[in-house]
Amino acid sequence: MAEVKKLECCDTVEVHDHLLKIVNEKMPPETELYDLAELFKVFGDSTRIRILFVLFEAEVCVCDLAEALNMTQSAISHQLKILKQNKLVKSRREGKSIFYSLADNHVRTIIAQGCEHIEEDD
Amino acid sequence: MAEVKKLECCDTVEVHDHLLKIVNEKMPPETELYDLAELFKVFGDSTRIRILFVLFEAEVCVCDLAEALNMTQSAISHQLKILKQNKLVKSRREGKSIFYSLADNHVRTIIAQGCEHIEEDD
DNA sequence: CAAACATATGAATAATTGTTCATATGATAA
DNA sequence: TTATCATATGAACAATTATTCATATGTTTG
Repeated sequence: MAEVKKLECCDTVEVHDHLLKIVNEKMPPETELYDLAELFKVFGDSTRIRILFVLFEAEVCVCDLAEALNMTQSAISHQLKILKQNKLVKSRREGKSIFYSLADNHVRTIIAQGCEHIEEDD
Repeated sequence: MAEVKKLECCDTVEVHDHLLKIVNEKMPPETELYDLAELFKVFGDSTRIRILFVLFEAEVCVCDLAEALNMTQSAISHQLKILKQNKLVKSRREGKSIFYSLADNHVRTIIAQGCEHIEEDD
């Protein structure tokens, strides 16, 4: 009489059992799930999205970003740090200025998919 | 002597000017930027990511989700509401149970791109 | 009808996070 | 070196948010 009531749910014991097995097989490990969520969190802020849209067009220094987006240099700098930590942008020093640009094309693809999704339904 | 100091930044007045023009042209409207960030915010939580990974495999009812992910029914229900509001999942009633499934394929694509990105760099 | 089941939801709490302000770092010019 | 410019960063505050708890809604069964 062990294992009692463990799978009692919605009267669908067998389906449930099968589901659990599949989930255990296909679910990525905790660390990957966490990294995934972390990555999308970075896209989940309109300031960072705006920064990325600027970088879609050109390599830009911090103060130009700040002025283009009408925000303080500090705010932009903080956000750039987050974008860089997550490898969405890279930077390059040129004299006193530091120029930022997109790190790779996943950024474009992910945002493009997001755009498609929100435009799809009215 | 009007318009003084407005574009003085990094000694790159002309580049800056050009940038501002491009940004104004290509930057999506505020509402779209906000919606985009909102959408990605939904992906930016590991509980919701885990729910989506389960739904990649099957249409599942709430209590099965709760047990598969080892969380309370209430927590899952709250997150399902957010997923549904953002049209990432849809639901269907069958008797007492409500079954959830993916709303469209953008979900798969976006998460797949995210996975590629985090796997790319070590 | 009442009881049991599956799900939804409002309020409260704890944790996370974006911006501001002040200041530090690092590079160039005088 | 000192002053100035461009950027980075730590602390603090306000705002957002995920989970829990209690309870409400809606469905089926007896």
